[in-house]
Amino acid sequence: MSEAPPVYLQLRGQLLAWIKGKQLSSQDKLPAERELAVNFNTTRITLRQALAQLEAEGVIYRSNRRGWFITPERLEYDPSRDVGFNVYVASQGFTPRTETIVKSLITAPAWLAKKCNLVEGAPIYHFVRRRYVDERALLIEHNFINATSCSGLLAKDTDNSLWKLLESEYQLRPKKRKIEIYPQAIIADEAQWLNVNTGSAGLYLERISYAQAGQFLEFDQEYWLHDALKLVVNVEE
Amino acid sequence: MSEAPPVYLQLRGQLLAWIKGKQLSSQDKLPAERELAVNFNTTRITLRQALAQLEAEGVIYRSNRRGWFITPERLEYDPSRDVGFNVYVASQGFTPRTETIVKSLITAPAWLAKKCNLVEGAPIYHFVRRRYVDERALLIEHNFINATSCSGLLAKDTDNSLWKLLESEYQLRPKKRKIEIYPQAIIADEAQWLNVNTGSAGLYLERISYAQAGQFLEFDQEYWLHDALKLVVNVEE
DNA sequence: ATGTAGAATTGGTATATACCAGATTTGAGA
DNA sequence: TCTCAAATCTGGTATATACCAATTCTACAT
Repeated sequence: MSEAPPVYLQLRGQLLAWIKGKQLSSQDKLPAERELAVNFNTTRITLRQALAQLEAEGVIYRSNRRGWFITPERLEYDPSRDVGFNVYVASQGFTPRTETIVKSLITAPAWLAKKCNLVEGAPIYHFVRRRYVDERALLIEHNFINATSCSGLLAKDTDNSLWKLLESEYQLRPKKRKIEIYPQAIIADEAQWLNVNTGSAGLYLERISYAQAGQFLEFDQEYWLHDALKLVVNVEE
Repeated sequence: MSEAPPVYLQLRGQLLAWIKGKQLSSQDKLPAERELAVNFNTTRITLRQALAQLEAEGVIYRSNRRGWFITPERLEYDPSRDVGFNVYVASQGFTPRTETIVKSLITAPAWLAKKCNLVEGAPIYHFVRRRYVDERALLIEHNFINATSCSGLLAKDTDNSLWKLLESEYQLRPKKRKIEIYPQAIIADEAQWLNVNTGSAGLYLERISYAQAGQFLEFDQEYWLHDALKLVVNVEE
């Protein structure tokens, strides 16, 4: 004999069945919480526990104060390959979009200098970009680019691939890279920019790139929604 | 002028400061929720929101019905390299341990056959193992191994590296691998085995390995706690 | 057709209370 | 000293209620 699962988990199952039965698809909106609570004959609090469960599982997501929606398919992404965001999003049948939120010339702060083997105060281009897939904001990206190698970059159009820009305009290509990836809650500015609650689950990805001659090229930070991507890597010995 | 953040976020800050002030370190236990609520002059409900926030950020973790603890440093892990769990855990100064939970010979179910290019019903060794670092259970691992290549494997000691075993006893080495990684909530058996609540944030990692001659060697699934590891990959062109 | 102010809706936060079930501790008995 | 059962502690679940603030909708005026 098995224990009866708690109410909110039973409710989770009912909601899941209901979603499947209704054939709700990508980005569809669920009814209001109060309405759902009545329909499923439960409290709004218990309902929210069930919704949070499905959110954790990546079935639904919420957009701050706008409601609950069906999560689209994950985007596949190979962090070791040099293909621009727009290219691989399009190749999977989705529509990409990028907004540049911040664009400035800064001097390298201590933490960055240490991380990238720079002298503190070195000139750095700092970009913050928000990237969408099918009009859902999936990630915030910070780019810190060695400004000594590519002066005048600020004037260019940065809503497309920076890599392509660096290569065509400055003959710069990453040769060696160190990539770190781990789950991390999305907080502060990134949470606001992505329209999610502080503390939402996310995936953090950072990448330090060095150019042909070994000099520091770029430091890249990406804050992804937890349900947005699937990393795929092929390894051959 | 900036808005005052909600109470539970203020409380999050206080708790964080308190933790740092007390110099609590890895695996230390926090006081009981009711006690903390009194000390910080708040409700248990609000307190739990603040704790959940710190949990999402990876500062603290909970062990089912036992309480809240300080999260240890993340383990670094290169999924593309062929080093056994015990080796890289030890090399980072931690103490590894592995328990074998399930050990059986099965026939390949449809989903596995499809994923790995097998005929349905092919003989497969199935292992489920729980792996600890410093006595905290960090992941559940499923191994599905092509039994035609390594008969008699069940009788061996599987609490150490399977790779080493396959190489030394059967001359089998992975040549080509496909790895997928994405955040995924930990539910069902895996949640129980890891002593966490259903729906806890986690990282899912799977790996299909093919041997020298191109034949299917192993399918591996790993369910990690979200705060337990940091993937590090070096890429050189 | 467009813009805007106000109303209504809806998700987010906060407090109070109670009981359940697993984990830990305690203490009696062997 | 050891074992095991009972008591206690503690986190997990469930319900009720209220108000706030952002978003969305509506209706009116331009």
